[in-house]
Amino acid sequence: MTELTKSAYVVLGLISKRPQAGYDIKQIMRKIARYIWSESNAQIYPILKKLEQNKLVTSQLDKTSGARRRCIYTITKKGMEQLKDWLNEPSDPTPYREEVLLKLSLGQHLSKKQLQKILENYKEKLEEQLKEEKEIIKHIETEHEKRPDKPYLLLVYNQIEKILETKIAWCKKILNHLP
Amino acid sequence: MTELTKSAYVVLGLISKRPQAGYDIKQIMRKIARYIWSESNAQIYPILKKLEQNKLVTSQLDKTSGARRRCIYTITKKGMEQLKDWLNEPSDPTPYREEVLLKLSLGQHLSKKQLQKILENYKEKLEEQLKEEKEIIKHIETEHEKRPDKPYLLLVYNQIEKILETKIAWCKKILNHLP
DNA sequence: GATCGCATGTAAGTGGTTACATGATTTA
DNA sequence: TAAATCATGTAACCACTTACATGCGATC
Repeated sequence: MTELTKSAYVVLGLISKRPQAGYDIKQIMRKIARYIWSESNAQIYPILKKLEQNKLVTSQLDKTSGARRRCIYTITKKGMEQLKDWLNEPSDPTPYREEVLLKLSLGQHLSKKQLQKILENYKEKLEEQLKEEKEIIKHIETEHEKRPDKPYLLLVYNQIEKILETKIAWCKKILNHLP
Repeated sequence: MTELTKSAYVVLGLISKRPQAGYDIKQIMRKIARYIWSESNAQIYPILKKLEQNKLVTSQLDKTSGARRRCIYTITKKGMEQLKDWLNEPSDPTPYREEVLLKLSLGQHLSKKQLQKILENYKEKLEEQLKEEKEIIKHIETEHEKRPDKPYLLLVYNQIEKILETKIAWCKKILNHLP
């Protein structure tokens, strides 16, 4: 069995939901999965070729009337099996490399005003993310009717929402009593 | 001004707290900062050389009686200024690439039992991390008396603790009603 | 006929890891 | 004296990004 990178499994996973072109995958990452996962074209297209070489997906050129050149990938039985094997492997929690915490740990070099500014900025960005996140949840709830991944996506975005709320609450609390 | 990577700023930040050898930096990352930040030797030693070339740190060989060869780095005035400039730059929240969420988003391919197993395993690892985290907090509270970074480290680890607790609570909740 | 969005792709570079090499000092 | 730990370092490789190239169809 060929070793695949996490990024390749993510691409394979998206194709497993429905046949897709590279461009569709890029769009999903840009629009919906932005804060969870993202890959550049320079990753996606070579990954698709590799998946096909390993017979985990097949490709057909889209021939629907007057369409642009589009290469649609479909998962194979072998691909589905390898995907499931990966899903069943235990996964470690991702290391948490939050830049603002690195800076805060050097807070002794900054004035209280400077720290406040850094944290206010961080908080605003989190609030912005939370807003977008809620839009995505609303989108899933209304547009994914009958799609089999709907309940799972809602669980995923629920964790993300809770974490954003936790971070925002932390910001508010410490902004009120900085050392 | 030379462009530095985030990793280089982290090394510079550690040296700013007190003069250190490469080995000390590695130890800190291994013992205390494991879940926040980590760098390999193949990164740390070249970074130290680069910082010295750019006159952001100076180095002296440790000559204390019978000691091993140890190269101690001390931050310069220029280094301190550049570090502070970096601290004051706004930082974006880190993209959140949690592998378990990728897998859960493909939950339609798994049985309820399989999903349970994945989530139980994830929860156990989080609980283990939380335990270690609390040890570190206790360590900071007792061993960092009078150190100027103490209050800031406590704020940092407080966020990490809250986030771990949020994730664990999320696990418990969804384990009770998986689709 | 210009320009926007769809669609696929690659060259060059960066940031990072794994795994190993080296050698000294301390401890069992 | 063997093993563990301290301490520094590098070669080879991998994953990923930035920035660009290309060309077609739809829209203005």
